[in-house]
Amino acid sequence: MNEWQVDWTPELHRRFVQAVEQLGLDKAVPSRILELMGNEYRLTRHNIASHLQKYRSHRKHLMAREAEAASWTQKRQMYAAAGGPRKDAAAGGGPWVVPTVGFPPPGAMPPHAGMAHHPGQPPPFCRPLHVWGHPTGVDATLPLSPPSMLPVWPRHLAPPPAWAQQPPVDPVYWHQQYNAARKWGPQAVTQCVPPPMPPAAMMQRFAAPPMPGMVPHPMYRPIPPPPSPVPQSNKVAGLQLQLDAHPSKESIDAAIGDVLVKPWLPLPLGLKPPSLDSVMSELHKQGIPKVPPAATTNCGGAA
DNA sequence: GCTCGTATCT
DNA sequence: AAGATACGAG
Repeated sequence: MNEWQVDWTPELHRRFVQAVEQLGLDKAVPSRILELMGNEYRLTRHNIASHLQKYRSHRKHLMAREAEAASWTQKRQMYAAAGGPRKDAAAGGGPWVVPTVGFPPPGAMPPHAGMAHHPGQPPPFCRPLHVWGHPTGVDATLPLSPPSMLPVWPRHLAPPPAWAQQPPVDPVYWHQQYNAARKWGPQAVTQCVPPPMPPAAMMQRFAAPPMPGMVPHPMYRPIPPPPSPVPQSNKVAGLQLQLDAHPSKESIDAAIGDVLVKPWLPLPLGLKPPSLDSVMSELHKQGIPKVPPAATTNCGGAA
């Protein structure tokens, strides 16, 4: 990075966000932000303007995704309230009667309680990530633990594994998080098997279920699906695919985000739970050679 | 000629 | 992909 190029360190960014919030999003213009931030960083109005552009753009994306996630949640809840999957659904179930795989009926268990994983083993879902640190407001973090001081993963190192993101740091760089999320790659779309995680981190991370009604960021960004239709052996699924013709990347992301938030609801079409094989091999990698049968029955393995 | 927002470039 | 620069509008 050139010496005359601004390095937007987390601290600097935090100050920036602070100023923006202080002004209000609509009144936050470069000159005013610059005023509030003072001259100690030797920033120009152009620097601020450039950063503000990025900031707005990322925020916009975020909100679009949240909106979609919310709509997904709504649809899935309607579907769940209607009684879940029905064999005679085609008669009048509507488009949300879709094939789902492997989750217990809604209400059969409290969130996360029946995920059939042993204590100390990760349930096969992953946690939304965090983007564009915000001291307050929409970028609030998950309630898993205090959002306070956690180390920022050094920018020059490889992105941290998802488990190391812990409760997201504030402020964080979008690119760090984006990269980390993207690391999960296409498999995240269909498998959602978390990367290896040390037991201690695991225990802390999954100690508390997400707060009901809390909508964490669906900040989870898998690689876009291949141009060809998602392979689907199921005919009903194929029908649904036609209805949904070409779901946007945002839709897919939102759907995933929603599933991650409410894993106890049926999976929407196109999302598959991790295969038994992948779960087993993942566990094996973590040094857990064999899982009792009971632990696998709810994995929805037949993908 | 300035500020702002957006597009484009490096 | 982050940050700089160009450019048109007000």
